[in-house]
Amino acid sequence: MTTALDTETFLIYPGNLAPDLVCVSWAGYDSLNDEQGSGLYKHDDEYAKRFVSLEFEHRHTVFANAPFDLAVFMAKWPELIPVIFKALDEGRVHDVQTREKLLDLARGTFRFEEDEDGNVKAKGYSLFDITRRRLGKMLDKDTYRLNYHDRYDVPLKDWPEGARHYAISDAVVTLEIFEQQEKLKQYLGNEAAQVRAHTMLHLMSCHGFKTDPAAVKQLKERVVRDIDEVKGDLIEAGLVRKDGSRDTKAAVRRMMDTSVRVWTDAAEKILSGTHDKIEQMNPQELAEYADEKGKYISVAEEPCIMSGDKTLIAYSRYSKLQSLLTGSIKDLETGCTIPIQPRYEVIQATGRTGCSGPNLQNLRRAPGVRECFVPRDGKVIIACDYQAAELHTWAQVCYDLFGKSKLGDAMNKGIDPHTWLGARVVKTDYVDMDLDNPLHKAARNVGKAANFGFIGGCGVPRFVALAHGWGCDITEQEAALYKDLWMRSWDEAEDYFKFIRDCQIKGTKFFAVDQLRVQRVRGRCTYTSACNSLFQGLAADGAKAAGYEIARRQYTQPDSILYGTRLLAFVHDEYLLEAPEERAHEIAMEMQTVMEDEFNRFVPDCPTHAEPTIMRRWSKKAKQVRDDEGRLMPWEG
DNA sequence: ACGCGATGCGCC
DNA sequence: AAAGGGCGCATCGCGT
Repeated sequence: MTTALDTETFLIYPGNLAPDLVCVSWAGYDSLNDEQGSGLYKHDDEYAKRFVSLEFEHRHTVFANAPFDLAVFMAKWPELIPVIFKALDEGRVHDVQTREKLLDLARGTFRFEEDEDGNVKAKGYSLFDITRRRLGKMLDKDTYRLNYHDRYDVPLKDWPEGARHYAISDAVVTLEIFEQQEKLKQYLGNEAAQVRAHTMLHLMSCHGFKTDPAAVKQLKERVVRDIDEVKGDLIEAGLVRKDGSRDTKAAVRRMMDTSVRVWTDAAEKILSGTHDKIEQMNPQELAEYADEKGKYISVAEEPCIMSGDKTLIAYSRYSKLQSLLTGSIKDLETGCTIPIQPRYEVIQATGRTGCSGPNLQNLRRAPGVRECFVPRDGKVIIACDYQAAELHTWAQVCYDLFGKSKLGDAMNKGIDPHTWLGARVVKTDYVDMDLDNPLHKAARNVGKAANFGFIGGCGVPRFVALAHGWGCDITEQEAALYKDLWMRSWDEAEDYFKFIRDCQIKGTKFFAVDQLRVQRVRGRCTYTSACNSLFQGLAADGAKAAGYEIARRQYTQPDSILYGTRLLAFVHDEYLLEAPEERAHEIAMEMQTVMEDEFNRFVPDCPTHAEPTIMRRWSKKAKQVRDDEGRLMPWEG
């Protein structure tokens, strides 16, 4: 028997994602009064804390978006933090939204649904959405929800019936949804780990990440100056309008005057059948075709540069700078007054997390962007990332499924698999590889591209494009040779792709894969998605477990050096942690140990390393710095 | 005025 | 037989 809980609070606002509690409602069972049904405790009820505490102490609780309510409880009653983490540790905190995502993942209907006419539509996972889909009823969205703070001081007996009912009804439907989901609980084995990770991520959002006004100002001035440099000419040439927006059709027309013809990705797909025909068109036919299908001519950065046309080159530069200005810089500016509080999605299709508002997981690499992010006064940032996490998880999957992995064997011997493959490319012994030799360096890059591309089921033509993006210019013939070399080098690959092929759902073109070492299924996905999910998901599982253990020590273990420190960001294979400068070395050491130990529980036959770096502002360029005694020091740039 | 799909591009 | 994936976000252009 479980209890569904829901909180009503003051409104969240920038800077506070865990606002003051107004009341907590329950449905199912109240262990304080040994009562079935549903009810409400107000924040100033002398029994409210006791009730919440008892629930976490002994029972299974159900929430819609558990991390929000847990953070509200933690803010209201810090003394309950240990018991809340205890419930998380023991897998007794449930979340109907995460459950719904796991079930949809298994069914292959994640984030999409079909309406009566068979049209595919985007699907959400709010309590409102799930209630509509599962219970066929529309939750009242905002009659009362946004007004509970007005009743903070009003005794419960004076609340209108509607206000009481609404608060309770969320808990009631949450419980109802939970019970429905229980019928498919064989697909929910991963729930507890995801709820733990989600809580860690949300606590990170609550803390927030500061930006530095001086650095933001400097970046903005530089970008504005660069934009002004090219804008005038582009307006004159008609590629940019007076309001600053781009005229992409004009850009396409200009591209047609050059010799460059790069089709957009969409065109490649749509036209794959008629591609030969397009290649053979004479200029007249081509111009007519492109005029009709103007959007199919790519004016992305690379074609613009290839065209050699000064105006198009300026156009691509303008596009990039403009998106930096209206996108990233806007976010960076708000972070100067109130720390940036992004929202993390705990699970996406592959098992990875997502991040938005802003997305700290895809910040522009342009110099000066990451550098805007700074720790609070007296603190430093410790960034700790895994070395080749996904190669290790791919190898572990092969050890588990086939009892062998040459790639894993190589890494276990301390061999760098990129260099090793590069050595075979240039027919040199591994030990003779000299990365100061440009030829050897280029060969290692090819090896790296091969290792990252082919594990996911990449084909030859796609690999050429992929490798190009990673700085390797190769022909299709070369790519075919490298793929063959890669397949022969790590000969478990043949078993791996055969295994995936065997995961095909009979009578369909879709695949279904069971994640290893956790109970999670990804159903009805494409072949390449299936190739990727196994190792990408495993890496995400390992990193999430590590993050939770860091958070657990930060919030509940006074004996740990991590206690009281805070996480700042998570970028798939990297955590950023904010720590007092005096103890940064010791904290970094424990952070590294926790990250390695937790991740390596998921890759026991191919353990990896995590590398901590201390810095005064976030930077991709930061390097490990040690003093004479080998203690980590901040990188000073 | 706003919604939405397509496109491009950033990150891992 | 062959098949990198998956995110979020800005922008454009079209449709209601």
